Amino acid sequence: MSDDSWVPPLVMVAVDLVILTLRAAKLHVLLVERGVEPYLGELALPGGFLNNAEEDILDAAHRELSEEANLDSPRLHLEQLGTYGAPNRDPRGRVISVAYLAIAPGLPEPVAGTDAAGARWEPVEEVLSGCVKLAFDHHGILVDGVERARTKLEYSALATAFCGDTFTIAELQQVYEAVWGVELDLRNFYRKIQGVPGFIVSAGTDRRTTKGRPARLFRAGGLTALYPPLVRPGSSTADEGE
Amino acid sequence: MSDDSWVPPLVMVAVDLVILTLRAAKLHVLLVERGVEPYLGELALPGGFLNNAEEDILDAAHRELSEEANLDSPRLHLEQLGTYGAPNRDPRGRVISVAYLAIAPGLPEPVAGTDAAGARWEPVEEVLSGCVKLAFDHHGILVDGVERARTKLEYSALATAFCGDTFTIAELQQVYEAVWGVELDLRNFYRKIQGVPGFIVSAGTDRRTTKGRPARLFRAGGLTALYPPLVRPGSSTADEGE
DNA sequence: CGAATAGTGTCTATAAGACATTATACT
DNA sequence: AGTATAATGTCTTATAGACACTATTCG
Repeated sequence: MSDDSWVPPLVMVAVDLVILTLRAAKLHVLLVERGVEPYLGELALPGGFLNNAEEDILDAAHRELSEEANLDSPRLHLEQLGTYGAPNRDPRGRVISVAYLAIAPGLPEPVAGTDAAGARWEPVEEVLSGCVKLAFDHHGILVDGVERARTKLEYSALATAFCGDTFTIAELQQVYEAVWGVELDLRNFYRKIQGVPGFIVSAGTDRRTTKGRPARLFRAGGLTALYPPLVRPGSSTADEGE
Repeated sequence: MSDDSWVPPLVMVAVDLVILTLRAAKLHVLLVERGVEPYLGELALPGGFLNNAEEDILDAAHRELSEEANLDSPRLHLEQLGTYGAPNRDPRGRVISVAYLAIAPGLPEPVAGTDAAGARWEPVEEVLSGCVKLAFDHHGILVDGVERARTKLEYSALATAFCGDTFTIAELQQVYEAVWGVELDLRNFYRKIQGVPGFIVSAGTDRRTTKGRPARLFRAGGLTALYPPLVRPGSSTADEGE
């Protein structure tokens, strides 16, 4: 079975990014129009191969984030999602892709200065529902990425990664509502959020608008794990009765 | 930057397994003594390279599970843990390792008929504390695997994967206590477990012992996600005050 | 002072934590 | 009957869900 002259197969390693953000109170994902074969002209997650045999995978993810999305804030949330390695997922040969999940605060308008032909924010709903098709197995990767984000919102302070440096409690609530696709009670949300010490800390200032009472501004506290968690409603779906 | 003649670097892909089980009410991990360089003679997680360029990664994990641990029950829990790809993690060259977490029910005594020199169950505590050293970056992989198991016990029915086909509630409690390293109140545990419909279903029979009242036997229900979750005590560690 | 937006308080139901007793089988 | 192990019940406390009012700013 094991032969002295045997050598393991060599494969290409890609990094793909699920970059989520909030735009107009809806969850969006960054997609690029492919400029090369295969799937030329089709939509895909941003990503690419390792640059060289010495590049660390996480470094490659950061590099792609910078090259393809023009996003390179060191405070950007970036975590490994999973590795996708079906033998025929790429017609160019054996490619395994390490997927990362990135969360970005709502950005100005366009995603300029990118490497890929065209990069754009697409509502996640459009892609999950199948109205917008993705190249490779990227649909499955996106599904996993969105599910990860939904889950991590419950047990971690990930929601603040969707917000700018400072944000109001109402904005934070919009994050939860958009990612989970539910409506939350404003008063219970205030109580809950402020009951978790270290989740958000006051920024001291207010945000004034043309009308109405100014909203207090907060910034993310150092807390990463949320105890007790913020349980997503409607999860009580029992699988079987008895 | 992108040149027409450029080709991505080729790397070797390994699969490593964190196989956890319960032995004598303590959490154990399966380790093998390496029979080849590098790290010859040292302890490591079971694993190996992809067999050929057409082998699926998950299939490779199952194959290693069978070859190195003699475990191949199709009902065995096996899930991807993460991918470890630091450039210098393996002296043989660029190797990225896809780690899987496997949960096995308490097995008879030895892990016989294995491919590796010697395979044995080691208490997780011994390894996490550093008393037992592992080759490569396997210590970190084990840490992640144990943490994953601890977390999934809270929100999923993973605990039943540590048990045999049928089990008592007391045995299930031992799983939680061993993996979390805490003591749980027996009465609250009974109430909680039986309050989640579909988590465990009665197997009809009892388990008789020499002394005392027989315990009712259960088997795993179809449920995978636990709602509400079983929160691990002592998690309320606030990061900062104000 | 009215409109618009921000923030808080109360009541109720459900779940968690602490704790003592009853139940069944065997010798 | 005694012992050993299995299982259940109650009280208290905390947290979640439903719901209505007060507060601040601006024109």
